[in-house]
Amino acid sequence: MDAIHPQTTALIRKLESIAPLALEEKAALLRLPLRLKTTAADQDILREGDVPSECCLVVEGFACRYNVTAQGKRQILSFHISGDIPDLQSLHLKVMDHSLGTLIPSKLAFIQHDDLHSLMHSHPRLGDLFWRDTLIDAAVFRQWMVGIGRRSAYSRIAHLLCELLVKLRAVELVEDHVVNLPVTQAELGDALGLSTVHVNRVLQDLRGAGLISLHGKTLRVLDWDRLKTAGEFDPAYLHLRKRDAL
Amino acid sequence: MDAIHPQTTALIRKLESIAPLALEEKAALLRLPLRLKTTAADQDILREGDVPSECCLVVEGFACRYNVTAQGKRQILSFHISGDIPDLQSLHLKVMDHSLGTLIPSKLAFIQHDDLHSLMHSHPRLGDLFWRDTLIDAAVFRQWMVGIGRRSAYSRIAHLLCELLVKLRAVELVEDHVVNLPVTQAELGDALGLSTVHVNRVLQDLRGAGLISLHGKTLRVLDWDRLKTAGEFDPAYLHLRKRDAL
DNA sequence: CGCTAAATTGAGGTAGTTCAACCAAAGTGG
DNA sequence: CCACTTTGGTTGAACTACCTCAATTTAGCG
Repeated sequence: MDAIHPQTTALIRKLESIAPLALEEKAALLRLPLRLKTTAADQDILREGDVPSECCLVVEGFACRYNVTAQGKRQILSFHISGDIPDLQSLHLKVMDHSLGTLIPSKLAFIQHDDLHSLMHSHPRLGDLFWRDTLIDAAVFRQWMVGIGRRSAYSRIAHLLCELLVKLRAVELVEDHVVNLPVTQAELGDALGLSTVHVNRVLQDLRGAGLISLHGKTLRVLDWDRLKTAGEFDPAYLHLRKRDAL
Repeated sequence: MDAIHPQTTALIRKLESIAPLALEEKAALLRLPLRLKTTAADQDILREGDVPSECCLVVEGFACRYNVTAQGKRQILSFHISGDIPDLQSLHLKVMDHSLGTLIPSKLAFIQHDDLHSLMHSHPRLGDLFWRDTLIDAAVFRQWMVGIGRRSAYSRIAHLLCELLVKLRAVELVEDHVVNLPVTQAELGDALGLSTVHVNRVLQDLRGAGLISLHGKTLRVLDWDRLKTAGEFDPAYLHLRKRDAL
């Protein structure tokens, strides 16, 4: 296989967590021209109102999409890890209706819209797969809405931790039930519609109940079953290829 | 034009609110085989876990997608009006991760997945347009997340009313600033993550402030500018073709 | 007219917020 | 390698936006 851009393997790994890829499709992905970039933490990649002409692949690191209210309150809309293309929607929605930024130092790879369009033209199944990816994105939004709108803080946090664990596991960044969780409590709060203070207290509850342990950035899930129950977590909405037997 | 299924005009009108359609594309849409159905209010069309083989076009009426928590709390995820295909995502996500139901008596038209796939195959631009539609869907989810997570009840309700007005206007179901709003306060609450009682009180506030009047199902926007301000409403996220000069 | 669903009101409670302080860990520059 | 600074985590206390429950009124409809 003529791998010109090995960074694309992150993308391939992620897409394969969603659907199988043919050899020729992988080869075509690897031939995608990339513009590489290394960024610090807390850097904006795109801002609301921007009109991008390329998409951003997260090769390594942690990114999030977010919106800021007129009163300066931030809502994080999604987290993104290795293999994700958080702004894939910009292929068909010209103007960004939200911002995209890094949470930790990250490696990014930018792909021209034109190159993606011609890739999908020559490989329609990849086009469907990208569409499917944006649909899964939307499914996660829906699940977050349920959490923010109708679940207690305790349940919400448990749910998010479950989701992160499963997503990281799907791209093999997890060994056993231990994750590197590079997200501050303030960021968790912004994602869940909670204050930092309350996130802190609920995390203590989760620890007190023996569901997790949290030292520095290391999250260890001590009781996966009870954490799933607490968060009412059912991974079906992630539409992964192999239902993870966690 | 060989209009076999005039119900499709609702779909065409809606798609044209998003992007222009070629004559041949409209003709192809009109040739789509439809299975028509008339339903009462509060009927489930699809339930979580279902594996549909057709999509549901709302010809007339009002539908919503929703999820129910283990504790029996409902979160409404989206409202759908004439021309919408609320379960378009089922083309690529086999298992429903939420339910779909009517809010009032409605006319529905079901389209086989196969027919949609071959339509998109022969008219790739329509495929892109459907994709775009699901992306706008996701943009609305994002906006709702911001509201539920970070805005006050007052602001949230104002925002939702703005959104409904603009969406109805885009498919020409609104004259001036008066809408038929066939949604109960309980349903508004389920959409916004609020209790019925609180929705009621905030609606009174909005009336007291002279922003709206609400008699029965008739919503009249008395002060569009102040309602927009109250809801921090910017229609950009709806990605409509013509930015409505409301 | 009677029935039912929806809207409205009151009162009391609580899950979450805000503010402000303090502590701990992790860099960073000298 | 240590003092210094910064960032993130933790705690307490006061507050409030919103919830729950339960009753009452109003509106729609056969």
